[in-house]
Amino acid sequence: MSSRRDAVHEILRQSEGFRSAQDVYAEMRAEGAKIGLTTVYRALQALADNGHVDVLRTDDGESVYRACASGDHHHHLVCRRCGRTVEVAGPAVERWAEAVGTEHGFTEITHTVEVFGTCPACSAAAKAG
Amino acid sequence: MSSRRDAVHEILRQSEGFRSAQDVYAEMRAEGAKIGLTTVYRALQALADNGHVDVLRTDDGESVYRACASGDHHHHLVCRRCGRTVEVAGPAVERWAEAVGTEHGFTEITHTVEVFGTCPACSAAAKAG
DNA sequence: GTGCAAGTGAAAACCGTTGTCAAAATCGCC
DNA sequence: GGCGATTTTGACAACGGTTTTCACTTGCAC
Ligand SMILES: [Mn+2]
Ligand SMILES: [Mn+2]
Ligand SMILES: [Zn+2]
Ligand SMILES: [Zn+2]
Repeated sequence: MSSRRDAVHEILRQSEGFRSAQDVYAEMRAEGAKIGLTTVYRALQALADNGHVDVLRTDDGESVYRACASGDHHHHLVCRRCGRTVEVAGPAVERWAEAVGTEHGFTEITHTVEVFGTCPACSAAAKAG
Repeated sequence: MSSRRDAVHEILRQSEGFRSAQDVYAEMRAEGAKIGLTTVYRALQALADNGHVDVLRTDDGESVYRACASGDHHHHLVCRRCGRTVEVAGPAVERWAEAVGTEHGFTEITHTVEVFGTCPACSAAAKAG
């Protein structure tokens, strides 16, 4: 793995939630790193392909990336206010997806699952404000 | 609701799976309808906003729309080859999403779930071809 | 008919992303 | 170290789905 790919990965590791490619690029440039936007895109894609980070699409079509604590298959519980993300495992939903697929004769079944809500901190802030 | 918006809705009702805006536009033009691409986009957005159709994003960033047979909350099992879609209910996954959210103190919990696979027809075609 | 709000659509702009390609860095081997 | 082959890089251009613009049309109340 090249040093720039590592640098991109590191940015993601130090981040709280999901980050966009342009976002990561801006931070790296601000820190003085000499890197191009194209390379950031390539690095993020490679990391996603290898399963080192996962990616999801925002409603406005932007891809956002996050370095996952666990390398295993998991899903995300995301605060719709502040973006805080909790990684969650879901044996029940895994089984359900597989079952519903095979039930209809589908093969090579995959799934996407995201859970959204308002996190405790944002609930408290809303109540206080 | 304007007649063009109705026409767009009707196309979706007569369709099997998800359709893209451009796809719907092409069909309507082929049928001789006098409508612009902009209007198709606007109609689909309005229908989605009002909950009359639901929308999801393909991996390549295209928004696709579908008029749902049931107005109730449900999910989709989509063939990644031909786009054929089956509506599925998932009590198990509903409960799981709610549980995993409250477990972490989140409120107003929603979720998105999509299951992908290769449908029987496409499996057969692949084996034959 | 007159006035006004809502709807329409061709074309341009938008914007995240991907392709291009020549320069630069790195590697493998001697 | 030398040095050609391979990989990586990044400025820039292109891409493509979507949105905005804006002049025009349509529907509707009076
Ligand atoms: Mn994760
Ligand atoms: Mn549906
Ligand atoms: Zn929050
Ligand atoms: Zn199929």
